[in-house]
Amino acid sequence: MTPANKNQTNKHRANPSRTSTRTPLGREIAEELRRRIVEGEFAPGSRLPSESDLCQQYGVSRVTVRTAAKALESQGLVDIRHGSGMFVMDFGGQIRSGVQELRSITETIAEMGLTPGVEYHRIERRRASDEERTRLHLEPEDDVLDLQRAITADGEIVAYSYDVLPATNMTPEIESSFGEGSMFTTMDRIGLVPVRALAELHAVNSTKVGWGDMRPESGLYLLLDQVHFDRSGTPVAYSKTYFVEGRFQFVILRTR
Amino acid sequence: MTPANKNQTNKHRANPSRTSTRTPLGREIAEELRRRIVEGEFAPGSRLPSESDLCQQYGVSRVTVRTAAKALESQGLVDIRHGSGMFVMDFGGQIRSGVQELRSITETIAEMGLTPGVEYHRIERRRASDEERTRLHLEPEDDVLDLQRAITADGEIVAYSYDVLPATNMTPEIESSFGEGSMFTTMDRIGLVPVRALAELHAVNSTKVGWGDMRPESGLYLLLDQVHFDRSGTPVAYSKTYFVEGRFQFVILRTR
DNA sequence: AATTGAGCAGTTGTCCTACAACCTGACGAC
DNA sequence: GTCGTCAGGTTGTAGGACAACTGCTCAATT
Repeated sequence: MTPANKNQTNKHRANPSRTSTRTPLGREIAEELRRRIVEGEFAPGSRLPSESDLCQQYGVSRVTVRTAAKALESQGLVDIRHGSGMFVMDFGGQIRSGVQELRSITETIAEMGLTPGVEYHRIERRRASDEERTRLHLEPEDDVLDLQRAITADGEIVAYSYDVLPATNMTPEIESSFGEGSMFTTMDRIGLVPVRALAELHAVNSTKVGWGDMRPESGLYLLLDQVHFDRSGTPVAYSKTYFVEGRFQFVILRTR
Repeated sequence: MTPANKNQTNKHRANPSRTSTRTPLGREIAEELRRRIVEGEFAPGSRLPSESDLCQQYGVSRVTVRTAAKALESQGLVDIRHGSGMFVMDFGGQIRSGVQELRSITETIAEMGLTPGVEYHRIERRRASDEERTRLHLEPEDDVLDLQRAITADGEIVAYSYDVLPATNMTPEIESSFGEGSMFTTMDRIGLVPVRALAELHAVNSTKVGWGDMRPESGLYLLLDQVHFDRSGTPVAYSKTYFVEGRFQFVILRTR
């Protein structure tokens, strides 16, 4: 975004094509700033430009810059100090995102500097089970799409994921398109956009998880059992993801 | 806080006693609003008063109310919808806080409606190990305080916690006061105030964790391995907390 | 020389007012 | 009943002002 955008109303913004709600400016700036930080433009511990500087850089008001700054602060990415400035968090390491943020696993792997990959084991339409009906708010006759994927980092399997999506309004064409690319990308296309997830964590010791010959000996997994919700609060996915213990750095940034 | 506070400068606020930095108004309002929500004044899914209403209730500007609202939103407690209002999140269940928020475990247990308790197993001053020196940024000759606690909910042990605090400036009197009350309360008193924690999660299967006869058969634990930092980024505690699998609802709220 | 304190410039926190963008419900035209 | 229009309320953004805080300089003091 260039300073030329200054004083433009939203009516004249770059991308007016979206039918649903447009992205708020504050969020846009936050994502842009996050990108700059993650890419290393500002060293850990160093000070970012002042709020008024950022206003000029992006051609927005201080209200908007502050909205973005506060968002980054609650993500634990920066520390805002009254009277002295905004500083890039410095945790010694280079952890940039934890599981408290709703990002796809492949995205997280990529930010860690590894090459993510997905191997589909099953894509199948079937009736919903009782538990799935409850969790996804479905009727007895509703169908679901049953996905089983192995998620890899640098070729090594780091997690087995069992995902269930409501398939009531899903065409066979769409179903098959899940085999290609990120699951979230395909979900995006058909209007299933998760913005929140309520997850439960468990330690699991089982030999029944996963498939193939890369299955770990130990059978020890960290289970992320979660339901994804869209903006209106409708559940759009129910996933059980088993992370192979020791192969995935499962980080949480806890803030006050 | 009454509407009478309106237009007062901070110089005249209710509690001017604090020597260090005072709590920002936005945070105060956020905590107050959170309290009202958790206590059930607003039902899940229902709308909160509008921003201008809240301005009048608390006698602050809309900027401040918005700061608070945004904070609650990033905590996943409310959903702010452009043009229609702020709504209490409704996840079907009554989950109010996840581990992405830095709260003491006992506090979390209390918010779940259970009675928390702590049984100390060991309080000991000793030399820091290599790992502890690294994690806590200590010198070779520095001492640490070694705490071992069992955390209970309604009398049942839900976690074993191994905590290590830098003890360089700790008097014997302070050391002994750890046996009483919450660990964080005592830390507060001596100026060790954690505001952030970087945690790693692991699944653990071991018979060497814990003590006493309430130790679980399975030996299956969820390990929260974390370092706490204060406002200035100094590490103030290093904890390994082993949650007995199945006895503690380990929830994460993931947001975008 | 070391310490203290006042002052100053820069930065974030809060306030005020105004308007844009958006959502909901009411109401009438069809 | 369906659709478009409109009005009113709500959140998002703008701009300007001042309060509160931090870090620094530098003179006064010890």
